Amino acid sequence: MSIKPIKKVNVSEQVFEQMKGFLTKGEWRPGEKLPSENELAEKFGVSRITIRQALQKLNVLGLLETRLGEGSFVREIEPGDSMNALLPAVLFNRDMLMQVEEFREIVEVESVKLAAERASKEDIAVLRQILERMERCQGNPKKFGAADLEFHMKLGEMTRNDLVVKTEGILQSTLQEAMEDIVRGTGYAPGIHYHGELIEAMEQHDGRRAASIMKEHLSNNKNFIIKEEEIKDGL
Amino acid sequence: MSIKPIKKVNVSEQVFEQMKGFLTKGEWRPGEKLPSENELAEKFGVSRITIRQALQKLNVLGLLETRLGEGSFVREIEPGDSMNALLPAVLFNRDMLMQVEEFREIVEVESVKLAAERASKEDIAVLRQILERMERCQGNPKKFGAADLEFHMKLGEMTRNDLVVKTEGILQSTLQEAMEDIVRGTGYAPGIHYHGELIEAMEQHDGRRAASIMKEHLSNNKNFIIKEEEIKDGL
DNA sequence: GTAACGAGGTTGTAATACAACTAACAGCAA
DNA sequence: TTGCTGTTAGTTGTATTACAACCTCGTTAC
Repeated sequence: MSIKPIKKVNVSEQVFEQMKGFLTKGEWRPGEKLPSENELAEKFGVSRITIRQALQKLNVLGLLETRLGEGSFVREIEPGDSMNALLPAVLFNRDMLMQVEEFREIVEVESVKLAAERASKEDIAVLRQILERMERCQGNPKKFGAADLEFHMKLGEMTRNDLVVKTEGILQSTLQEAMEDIVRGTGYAPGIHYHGELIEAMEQHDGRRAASIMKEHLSNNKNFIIKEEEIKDGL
Repeated sequence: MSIKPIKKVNVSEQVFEQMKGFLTKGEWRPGEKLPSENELAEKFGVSRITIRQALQKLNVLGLLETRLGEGSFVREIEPGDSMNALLPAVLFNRDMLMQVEEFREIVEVESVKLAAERASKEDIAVLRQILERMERCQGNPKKFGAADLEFHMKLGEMTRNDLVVKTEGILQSTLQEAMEDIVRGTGYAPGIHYHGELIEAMEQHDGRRAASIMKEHLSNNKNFIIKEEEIKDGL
Protein backbone atom coordinates (compact mmCIF):
# COMPACT_ATOMS: atom_id res chain seq x y z
CA MET A 1 0.00 0.00 0.00
CA SER A 2 1.58 3.25 -1.10
CA ILE A 3 -0.12 6.52 -0.44
CA LYS A 4 0.90 9.24 -2.81
CA PRO A 5 0.87 12.83 -1.67
CA ILE A 6 -2.15 14.74 -2.88
CA LYS A 7 -1.17 17.54 -5.18
CA LYS A 8 -2.93 20.78 -4.51
CA VAL A 9 -1.77 23.21 -7.13
CA ASN A 10 -2.86 26.77 -7.26
CA VAL A 11 -4.86 27.74 -10.29
CA SER A 12 -2.77 30.85 -10.75
CA GLU A 13 0.35 28.72 -10.53
CA GLN A 14 -0.90 26.54 -13.36
CA VAL A 15 -1.65 29.59 -15.48
CA PHE A 16 1.79 30.95 -14.66
CA GLU A 17 3.48 27.73 -15.74
CA GLN A 18 1.60 27.66 -19.01
CA MET A 19 2.46 31.26 -19.73
CA LYS A 20 6.10 30.57 -18.95
CA GLY A 21 5.87 27.75 -21.45
CA PHE A 22 4.57 30.12 -24.12
CA LEU A 23 7.54 32.37 -23.47
CA THR A 24 10.16 29.61 -23.56
CA LYS A 25 8.67 27.94 -26.60
CA GLY A 26 8.68 31.23 -28.43
CA GLU A 27 4.94 31.36 -28.86
CA TRP A 28 5.10 34.81 -27.33
CA ARG A 29 8.09 36.62 -28.77
CA PRO A 30 10.04 39.53 -27.27
CA GLY A 31 8.38 42.88 -27.89
CA GLU A 32 5.08 41.26 -28.69
CA LYS A 33 1.87 42.39 -27.02
CA LEU A 34 -0.09 39.79 -25.11
CA PRO A 35 -3.87 39.44 -25.38
CA SER A 36 -5.79 41.59 -22.92
CA GLU A 37 -6.42 40.28 -19.42
CA ASN A 38 -10.11 39.79 -20.16
CA GLU A 39 -9.33 37.82 -23.28
CA LEU A 40 -6.80 35.65 -21.44
CA ALA A 41 -9.27 35.06 -18.62
CA GLU A 42 -11.82 33.83 -21.10
CA LYS A 43 -9.38 31.61 -22.95
CA PHE A 44 -7.89 30.05 -19.81
CA GLY A 45 -11.35 29.71 -18.29
CA VAL A 46 -10.41 31.48 -15.07
CA SER A 47 -11.16 34.83 -13.54
CA ARG A 48 -9.26 38.00 -14.32
CA ILE A 49 -7.89 38.01 -10.78
CA THR A 50 -6.10 34.75 -11.44
CA ILE A 51 -4.72 35.96 -14.74
CA ARG A 52 -3.44 39.09 -13.07
CA GLN A 53 -1.64 37.06 -10.42
CA ALA A 54 0.19 35.05 -13.05
CA LEU A 55 1.02 38.16 -15.07
CA GLN A 56 2.32 39.96 -12.01
CA LYS A 57 4.59 37.10 -11.15
CA LEU A 58 6.04 37.21 -14.66
CA ASN A 59 6.44 40.95 -14.21
CA VAL A 60 8.43 40.59 -11.02
CA LEU A 61 10.65 38.00 -12.64
CA GLY A 62 11.38 40.49 -15.38
CA LEU A 63 9.85 38.49 -18.21
CA LEU A 64 6.95 40.83 -18.89
CA GLU A 65 6.30 44.54 -18.73
CA THR A 66 2.75 45.71 -18.09
CA ARG A 67 1.81 49.27 -18.95
CA LEU A 68 -1.38 50.88 -17.68
CA GLY A 69 -3.88 51.50 -20.44
CA GLU A 70 -1.78 49.64 -22.99
CA GLY A 71 -1.27 46.02 -22.09
CA SER A 72 1.40 43.48 -21.24
CA PHE A 73 4.47 43.07 -23.41
CA VAL A 74 7.18 40.45 -23.57
CA ARG A 75 10.40 42.07 -22.43
CA GLU A 76 13.53 41.97 -24.49
CA ILE A 77 16.28 41.29 -22.08
CA GLU A 78 19.95 41.87 -22.55
CA PRO A 79 22.08 39.38 -20.72
CA GLY A 80 24.07 42.12 -19.02
CA ASP A 81 21.36 44.10 -17.31
CA SER A 82 21.29 43.36 -13.63
CA MET A 83 18.00 45.14 -13.17
CA ASN A 84 16.80 42.79 -10.52
CA ALA A 85 19.23 43.77 -7.83
CA LEU A 86 16.36 43.97 -5.44
CA LEU A 87 17.72 42.16 -2.48
CA PRO A 88 19.29 44.48 0.02
CA ALA A 89 22.76 43.03 0.41
CA VAL A 90 22.98 44.88 3.68
CA LEU A 91 21.17 42.00 5.23
CA PHE A 92 23.93 39.61 4.29
CA ASN A 93 25.99 38.28 7.16
CA ARG A 94 29.50 36.95 7.00
CA ASP A 95 28.38 33.40 6.39
CA MET A 96 26.38 34.44 3.36
CA LEU A 97 29.28 36.49 2.05
CA MET A 98 31.43 33.43 2.42
CA GLN A 99 29.03 31.41 0.28
CA VAL A 100 29.03 34.11 -2.37
CA GLU A 101 32.82 34.11 -2.54
CA GLU A 102 32.85 30.35 -2.70
CA PHE A 103 30.41 30.45 -5.59
CA ARG A 104 32.54 33.05 -7.31
CA GLU A 105 35.47 30.68 -7.08
CA ILE A 106 33.42 27.94 -8.67
CA VAL A 107 32.19 30.00 -11.57
CA GLU A 108 35.16 32.22 -12.29
CA VAL A 109 37.98 29.69 -12.04
CA GLU A 110 36.36 27.59 -14.71
CA SER A 111 34.97 30.37 -16.87
CA VAL A 112 38.23 32.28 -17.05
CA LYS A 113 39.57 29.35 -19.06
CA LEU A 114 36.98 30.05 -21.73
CA ALA A 115 37.77 33.75 -21.54
CA ALA A 116 41.44 33.05 -22.22
CA GLU A 117 40.62 30.89 -25.22
CA ARG A 118 38.29 33.45 -26.74
CA ALA A 119 40.06 36.68 -25.81
CA SER A 120 40.41 39.23 -28.59
CA LYS A 121 42.89 42.10 -28.72
CA GLU A 122 40.12 44.57 -28.03
CA ASP A 123 39.11 42.61 -24.93
CA ILE A 124 42.63 42.72 -23.60
CA ALA A 125 42.86 46.44 -24.27
CA VAL A 126 39.73 47.00 -22.18
CA LEU A 127 41.15 44.89 -19.37
CA ARG A 128 44.30 46.97 -19.43
CA GLN A 129 42.28 50.18 -19.22
CA ILE A 130 40.46 48.93 -16.16
CA LEU A 131 43.71 47.84 -14.55
CA GLU A 132 45.13 51.32 -15.09
CA ARG A 133 42.09 52.78 -13.41
CA MET A 134 42.65 50.47 -10.48
CA GLU A 135 46.23 51.70 -10.19
CA ARG A 136 45.02 55.31 -10.17
CA CYS A 137 42.40 54.51 -7.55
CA GLN A 138 44.78 53.22 -4.92
CA GLY A 139 43.80 55.00 -1.74
CA ASN A 140 40.12 54.96 -2.59
CA PRO A 141 38.71 51.58 -1.50
CA LYS A 142 35.28 52.24 -2.94
CA LYS A 143 36.39 53.13 -6.45
CA PHE A 144 39.12 50.50 -6.40
CA GLY A 145 36.62 47.83 -5.43
CA ALA A 146 34.22 48.90 -8.17
CA ALA A 147 36.97 48.75 -10.79
CA ASP A 148 38.03 45.36 -9.47
CA LEU A 149 34.52 43.98 -9.96
CA GLU A 150 34.35 45.59 -13.38
CA PHE A 151 37.47 43.69 -14.35
CA HIS A 152 35.87 40.42 -13.39
CA MET A 153 32.68 41.41 -15.19
CA LYS A 154 34.67 42.00 -18.35
CA LEU A 155 36.30 38.59 -17.99
CA GLY A 156 32.82 37.13 -17.76
CA GLU A 157 31.76 38.87 -20.97
CA MET A 158 34.77 37.44 -22.71
CA THR A 159 33.37 33.95 -22.34
CA ARG A 160 30.65 35.00 -24.83
CA ASN A 161 28.26 33.01 -22.67
CA ASP A 162 25.11 34.93 -21.68
CA LEU A 163 24.56 32.91 -18.53
CA VAL A 164 28.05 33.63 -17.28
CA VAL A 165 27.54 37.31 -18.02
CA LYS A 166 24.26 37.37 -16.17
CA THR A 167 25.75 35.50 -13.24
CA GLU A 168 28.64 37.91 -13.02
CA GLY A 169 26.16 40.78 -13.08
CA ILE A 170 24.33 39.31 -10.11
CA LEU A 171 27.54 38.74 -8.22
CA GLN A 172 28.71 42.24 -8.99
CA SER A 173 25.58 43.88 -7.63
CA THR A 174 25.67 41.66 -4.59
CA LEU A 175 29.29 42.26 -3.72
CA GLN A 176 29.43 45.98 -4.44
CA GLU A 177 29.27 47.05 -0.82
CA ALA A 178 31.26 44.21 0.68
CA MET A 179 34.08 44.85 -1.78
CA GLU A 180 35.02 48.02 0.03
CA ASP A 181 35.73 46.11 3.23
CA ILE A 182 37.68 43.46 1.41
CA VAL A 183 39.90 46.03 -0.25
CA ARG A 184 40.52 47.71 3.08
CA GLY A 185 41.52 44.38 4.55
CA THR A 186 43.70 42.96 1.79
CA GLY A 187 45.18 46.19 0.51
CA TYR A 188 45.68 47.23 -3.11
CA ALA A 189 48.79 45.31 -4.07
CA PRO A 190 47.33 41.79 -4.44
CA GLY A 191 44.51 42.94 -6.69
CA ILE A 192 46.83 44.76 -9.05
CA HIS A 193 49.29 41.92 -9.07
CA TYR A 194 46.79 39.16 -9.88
CA HIS A 195 44.91 41.19 -12.44
CA GLY A 196 48.17 41.97 -14.19
CA GLU A 197 49.03 38.31 -14.36
CA LEU A 198 45.55 37.52 -15.65
CA ILE A 199 46.07 39.91 -18.54
CA GLU A 200 49.29 38.11 -19.41
CA ALA A 201 47.50 34.79 -19.40
CA MET A 202 44.82 36.25 -21.68
CA GLU A 203 47.47 37.40 -24.13
CA GLN A 204 48.94 33.95 -24.24
CA HIS A 205 45.48 32.37 -24.43
CA ASP A 206 46.64 30.14 -21.60
CA GLY A 207 43.45 28.95 -19.93
CA ARG A 208 45.10 26.72 -17.34
CA ARG A 209 47.40 29.42 -16.12
CA ALA A 210 44.52 31.90 -15.94
CA ALA A 211 42.54 29.43 -13.89
CA SER A 212 45.30 28.88 -11.37
CA ILE A 213 45.87 32.62 -10.99
CA MET A 214 42.18 33.19 -10.47
CA LYS A 215 42.00 30.44 -7.89
CA GLU A 216 44.80 31.97 -5.87
CA HIS A 217 43.31 35.44 -6.23
CA LEU A 218 39.88 34.48 -4.99
CA SER A 219 41.27 32.28 -2.23
CA ASN A 220 42.89 35.39 -0.85
CA ASN A 221 39.54 37.11 -0.58
CA LYS A 222 38.02 34.09 1.06
CA ASN A 223 40.79 33.83 3.60
CA PHE A 224 40.36 37.46 4.51
CA ILE A 225 36.67 36.88 5.23
CA ILE A 226 37.51 33.85 7.35
CA LYS A 227 40.00 35.89 9.36
CA GLU A 228 37.43 38.66 9.81
CA GLU A 229 35.01 36.11 11.13
CA GLU A 230 37.53 34.76 13.62
CA ILE A 231 38.28 38.22 14.91
CA LYS A 232 34.60 38.88 15.30
CA ASP A 233 34.04 35.60 17.11
CA GLY A 234 37.04 36.31 19.31
CA LEU A 235 35.46 39.45 20.71
CA MET B 1 14.04 75.46 -15.47
CA SER B 2 14.20 71.80 -14.58
CA ILE B 3 11.24 69.63 -15.29
CA LYS B 4 11.08 66.57 -13.13
CA PRO B 5 9.36 63.47 -14.39
CA ILE B 6 5.85 63.12 -13.09
CA LYS B 7 5.61 60.25 -10.73
CA LYS B 8 2.52 58.18 -11.05
CA VAL B 9 2.99 55.50 -8.49
CA ASN B 10 0.73 52.55 -8.10
CA VAL B 11 -1.04 52.19 -4.81
CA SER B 12 0.16 48.60 -4.56
CA GLU B 13 3.69 49.81 -5.27
CA GLN B 14 3.51 52.17 -2.32
CA VAL B 15 2.23 49.43 -0.07
CA PHE B 16 5.00 47.18 -1.33
CA GLU B 17 7.67 49.77 -0.58
CA GLN B 18 6.38 50.31 2.93
CA MET B 19 6.27 46.60 3.61
CA LYS B 20 9.79 46.20 2.25
CA GLY B 21 10.81 48.91 4.67
CA PHE B 22 9.28 47.03 7.57
CA LEU B 23 11.26 43.98 6.55
CA THR B 24 14.63 45.65 6.04
CA LYS B 25 14.29 47.76 9.16
CA GLY B 26 13.54 44.66 11.19
CA GLU B 27 10.05 45.71 12.18
CA TRP B 28 8.89 42.39 10.83
CA ARG B 29 11.39 39.76 11.91
CA PRO B 30 12.19 36.43 10.23
CA GLY B 31 9.77 33.70 11.18
CA GLU B 32 7.20 36.18 12.35
CA LYS B 33 3.59 35.99 11.16
CA LEU B 34 2.19 39.05 9.47
CA PRO B 35 -1.27 40.41 10.24
CA SER B 36 -4.02 38.90 8.09
CA GLU B 37 -4.74 40.38 4.71
CA ASN B 38 -8.00 41.85 5.92
CA GLU B 39 -6.32 43.50 8.85
CA LEU B 40 -3.54 44.90 6.65
CA ALA B 41 -6.12 46.19 4.19
CA GLU B 42 -7.88 48.05 6.96
CA LYS B 43 -4.68 49.48 8.42
CA PHE B 44 -3.26 50.62 5.09
CA GLY B 45 -6.66 51.93 4.04
CA VAL B 46 -6.68 50.04 0.75
CA SER B 47 -8.53 47.03 -0.59
CA ARG B 48 -7.49 43.46 0.00
CA ILE B 49 -6.68 43.14 -3.70
CA THR B 50 -3.97 45.76 -3.35
CA ILE B 51 -2.57 44.15 -0.23
CA ARG B 52 -2.44 40.82 -2.01
CA GLN B 53 -0.50 42.32 -4.92
CA ALA B 54 2.14 43.70 -2.59
CA LEU B 55 2.33 40.45 -0.66
CA GLN B 56 2.67 38.41 -3.81
CA LYS B 57 5.51 40.56 -5.04
CA LEU B 58 7.34 40.00 -1.77
CA ASN B 59 6.64 36.31 -2.17
CA VAL B 60 8.22 36.16 -5.60
CA LEU B 61 11.25 38.02 -4.30
CA GLY B 62 11.60 35.40 -1.61
CA LEU B 63 11.13 37.76 1.32
CA LEU B 64 7.80 36.26 2.36
CA GLU B 65 6.13 32.88 2.38
CA THR B 66 2.36 32.68 2.26
CA ARG B 67 0.60 29.49 3.28
CA LEU B 68 -3.04 28.81 2.47
CA GLY B 69 -5.21 28.85 5.57
CA GLU B 70 -2.38 30.05 7.78
CA GLY B 71 -1.03 33.41 6.74
CA SER B 72 2.10 35.14 5.51
CA PHE B 73 5.42 34.65 7.25
CA VAL B 74 8.73 36.49 7.01
CA ARG B 75 11.34 34.32 5.37
CA GLU B 76 14.97 34.10 6.29
CA ILE B 77 16.87 35.62 3.39
CA GLU B 78 19.08 33.09 1.72
CA PRO B 79 21.99 34.12 -0.46
CA GLY B 80 20.67 31.85 -3.17
CA ASP B 81 17.62 34.02 -3.64
CA SER B 82 19.61 36.50 -5.67
CA MET B 83 20.20 33.86 -8.31
CA ASN B 84 16.54 34.06 -9.26
CA ALA B 85 17.60 36.82 -11.61
CA LEU B 86 19.16 34.11 -13.78
CA LEU B 87 15.77 32.82 -14.81
CA PRO B 88 15.02 35.34 -17.59
CA ALA B 89 18.37 34.70 -19.24
CA VAL B 90 17.81 30.96 -19.20
CA LEU B 91 14.26 31.14 -20.44
CA PHE B 92 14.92 33.30 -23.43
CA ASN B 93 17.95 31.35 -24.53
CA ARG B 94 15.88 28.39 -25.52
CA ASP B 95 17.65 27.84 -28.81
CA MET B 96 20.91 28.35 -27.01
CA LEU B 97 20.89 24.96 -25.38
CA MET B 98 24.55 24.99 -26.19
CA GLN B 99 25.18 27.92 -23.87
CA VAL B 100 23.24 26.28 -21.08
CA GLU B 101 25.32 23.13 -21.35
CA GLU B 102 28.49 25.16 -21.47
CA PHE B 103 27.42 26.97 -18.32
CA ARG B 104 26.61 23.67 -16.66
CA GLU B 105 30.11 22.50 -17.45
CA ILE B 106 31.56 25.60 -15.81
CA VAL B 107 29.50 25.31 -12.65
CA GLU B 108 29.35 21.57 -12.16
CA VAL B 109 32.92 20.61 -12.94
CA GLU B 110 34.18 22.93 -10.26
CA SER B 111 31.40 22.44 -7.74
CA VAL B 112 31.59 18.65 -7.86
CA LYS B 113 35.00 19.01 -6.22
CA LEU B 114 33.37 20.61 -3.21
CA ALA B 115 30.70 17.94 -3.23
CA ALA B 116 33.37 15.23 -3.07
CA GLU B 117 35.11 16.89 -0.15
CA ARG B 118 31.92 17.32 1.83
CA ALA B 119 30.07 14.12 0.92
CA SER B 120 28.51 12.24 3.83
CA LYS B 121 27.48 8.60 3.86
CA GLU B 122 23.84 9.60 3.71
CA ASP B 123 24.51 11.72 0.64
CA ILE B 124 26.14 8.81 -1.12
CA ALA B 125 23.26 6.52 -0.21
CA VAL B 126 20.84 8.95 -1.83
CA LEU B 127 22.99 9.12 -4.95
CA ARG B 128 22.97 5.34 -5.14
CA GLN B 129 19.20 5.26 -4.84
CA ILE B 130 18.83 7.67 -7.73
CA LEU B 131 21.29 5.66 -9.81
CA GLU B 132 19.24 2.52 -9.19
CA ARG B 133 16.15 4.33 -10.35
CA MET B 134 17.98 5.31 -13.51
CA GLU B 135 18.86 1.69 -14.13
CA ARG B 136 15.23 0.69 -13.74
CA CYS B 137 14.09 3.47 -16.07
CA GLN B 138 16.13 2.36 -19.07
CA GLY B 139 13.69 2.41 -21.94
CA ASN B 140 11.85 5.43 -20.64
CA PRO B 141 13.74 8.53 -21.78
CA LYS B 142 11.53 10.90 -19.85
CA LYS B 143 11.88 9.28 -16.47
CA PHE B 144 15.52 8.48 -17.06
CA GLY B 145 16.26 12.09 -17.92
CA ALA B 146 14.41 13.29 -14.83
CA ALA B 147 16.41 10.96 -12.58
CA ASP B 148 19.60 12.04 -14.30
CA LEU B 149 18.91 15.68 -13.49
CA GLU B 150 17.94 14.73 -9.95
CA PHE B 151 21.35 13.13 -9.53
CA HIS B 152 23.06 16.34 -10.55
CA MET B 153 20.76 18.32 -8.31
CA LYS B 154 21.77 16.17 -5.36
CA LEU B 155 25.43 16.73 -6.19
CA GLY B 156 24.71 20.44 -6.09
CA GLU B 157 23.12 20.16 -2.66
CA MET B 158 26.16 18.31 -1.41
CA THR B 159 28.25 21.44 -1.87
CA ARG B 160 26.24 22.97 1.00
CA ASN B 161 26.34 26.19 -1.00
CA ASP B 162 22.97 27.87 -1.48
CA LEU B 163 23.97 29.66 -4.65
CA VAL B 164 25.00 26.42 -6.29
CA VAL B 165 21.75 24.78 -5.20
CA LYS B 166 19.65 27.61 -6.55
CA THR B 167 21.54 27.68 -9.83
CA GLU B 168 21.17 23.93 -10.27
CA GLY B 169 17.46 24.27 -9.58
CA ILE B 170 17.02 26.84 -12.29
CA LEU B 171 19.04 24.80 -14.76
CA GLN B 172 17.09 21.67 -13.90
CA SER B 173 13.72 23.27 -14.55
CA THR B 174 14.84 24.46 -17.97
CA LEU B 175 16.65 21.33 -19.05
CA GLN B 176 13.84 18.95 -18.24
CA GLU B 177 12.45 18.82 -21.75
CA ALA B 178 15.75 18.89 -23.58
CA MET B 179 16.99 16.04 -21.43
CA GLU B 180 14.57 13.65 -23.08
CA ASP B 181 16.10 14.30 -26.49
CA ILE B 182 19.62 14.01 -25.17
CA VAL B 183 18.87 10.64 -23.61
CA ARG B 184 17.35 9.44 -26.85
CA GLY B 185 20.47 10.55 -28.69
CA THR B 186 23.20 9.32 -26.37
CA GLY B 187 21.46 6.25 -25.01
CA TYR B 188 21.36 5.05 -21.43
CA ALA B 189 24.78 3.48 -21.00
CA PRO B 190 26.95 6.63 -20.72
CA GLY B 191 24.75 8.19 -18.07
CA ILE B 192 24.83 5.10 -15.88
CA HIS B 193 28.54 4.65 -16.40
CA TYR B 194 29.56 8.20 -15.48
CA HIS B 195 27.18 8.48 -12.56
CA GLY B 196 28.53 5.22 -11.16
CA GLU B 197 32.08 6.54 -11.39
CA LEU B 198 31.01 9.78 -9.74
CA ILE B 199 29.69 7.83 -6.77
CA GLU B 200 33.04 6.10 -6.46
CA ALA B 201 34.82 9.42 -6.49
CA MET B 202 32.47 10.67 -3.80
CA GLU B 203 33.26 7.68 -1.62
CA GLN B 204 36.95 8.38 -1.95
CA HIS B 205 36.41 12.10 -1.46
CA ASP B 206 38.51 12.54 -4.55
CA GLY B 207 37.57 15.96 -5.89
CA ARG B 208 39.98 16.01 -8.82
CA ARG B 209 38.80 12.66 -10.12
CA ALA B 210 35.17 13.72 -9.74
CA ALA B 211 35.87 16.87 -11.71
CA SER B 212 37.49 15.03 -14.59
CA ILE B 213 34.64 12.52 -14.75
CA MET B 214 32.11 15.31 -14.75
CA LYS B 215 33.96 17.14 -17.50
CA GLU B 216 33.95 14.09 -19.71
CA HIS B 217 30.31 13.39 -18.93
CA LEU B 218 29.11 16.87 -19.80
CA SER B 219 31.33 17.10 -22.84
CA ASN B 220 29.49 14.09 -24.20
CA ASN B 221 26.20 15.93 -23.89
CA LYS B 222 27.66 18.99 -25.53
CA ASN B 223 29.03 17.01 -28.44
CA PHE B 224 25.66 15.44 -29.00
CA ILE B 225 24.03 18.85 -29.16
CA ILE B 226 26.66 20.06 -31.59
CA LYS B 227 25.97 17.10 -33.85
CA GLU B 228 22.23 17.71 -33.61
CA GLU B 229 22.68 21.32 -34.60
CA GLU B 230 24.79 20.35 -37.57
CA ILE B 231 22.13 17.96 -38.76
CA LYS B 232 19.53 20.66 -38.31
CA ASP B 233 21.59 23.19 -40.23
CA GLY B 234 22.25 20.64 -42.91
CA LEU B 235 18.60 20.28 -43.73
C1' DG C 1 -3.48 72.18 -40.86
C1' DT C 2 -3.97 71.89 -36.05
C1' DA C 3 -5.84 71.45 -31.76
C1' DA C 4 -9.42 69.76 -28.92
C1' DC C 5 -12.56 66.21 -28.09
C1' DG C 6 -14.46 61.74 -27.49
C1' DA C 7 -15.03 56.66 -28.11
C1' DG C 8 -13.31 52.34 -27.23
C1' DG C 9 -10.11 49.43 -25.24
C1' DT C 10 -6.76 48.40 -21.44
C1' DT C 11 -4.97 48.01 -16.78
C1' DG C 12 -5.61 49.38 -11.66
C1' DT C 13 -8.48 49.28 -7.57
C1' DA C 14 -12.59 48.29 -4.92
C1' DA C 15 -16.40 45.63 -2.67
C1' DT C 16 -18.50 41.37 -1.87
C1' DA C 17 -19.08 36.61 -1.69
C1' DC C 18 -17.87 32.02 -1.29
C1' DA C 19 -14.62 27.91 -1.63
C1' DA C 20 -10.57 25.58 0.24
C1' DC C 21 -7.69 25.02 3.81
C1' DT C 22 -5.50 25.16 8.72
C1' DA C 23 -5.25 25.08 13.50
C1' DA C 24 -7.26 24.81 17.79
C1' DC C 25 -10.65 23.49 20.86
C1' DA C 26 -14.59 21.10 22.78
C1' DG C 27 -16.70 16.84 23.56
C1' DC C 28 -17.07 12.03 23.60
C1' DA C 29 -15.37 7.20 24.32
C1' DA C 30 -12.14 3.80 26.09
C1' DT D 1 -6.28 10.68 31.61
C1' DT D 2 -5.75 9.68 26.82
C1' DG D 3 -6.93 9.55 22.18
C1' DC D 4 -10.01 10.31 18.60
C1' DT D 5 -13.60 13.04 16.15
C1' DG D 6 -16.34 16.73 14.78
C1' DT D 7 -16.92 21.56 14.86
C1' DT D 8 -15.76 26.26 14.49
C1' DA D 9 -13.32 30.43 13.74
C1' DG D 10 -9.85 32.40 11.10
C1' DT D 11 -7.05 32.64 6.86
C1' DT D 12 -5.86 32.55 2.04
C1' DG D 13 -7.51 31.49 -2.96
C1' DT D 14 -10.78 32.49 -6.60
C1' DA D 15 -14.87 34.51 -8.81
C1' DT D 16 -17.97 38.33 -10.00
C1' DT D 17 -19.12 42.93 -10.85
C1' DA D 18 -18.20 47.64 -11.10
C1' DC D 19 -15.82 51.70 -11.83
C1' DA D 20 -11.58 54.75 -12.03
C1' DA D 21 -7.34 55.95 -14.49
C1' DC D 22 -5.06 55.81 -18.54
C1' DC D 23 -3.65 55.20 -23.63
C1' DT D 24 -4.49 55.15 -28.64
C1' DC D 25 -6.56 56.74 -32.47
C1' DG D 26 -9.96 58.66 -35.23
C1' DT D 27 -13.26 62.57 -35.58
C1' DT D 28 -14.61 67.10 -35.33
C1' DA D 29 -14.34 72.10 -34.90
C1' DC D 30 -11.76 76.08 -35.67
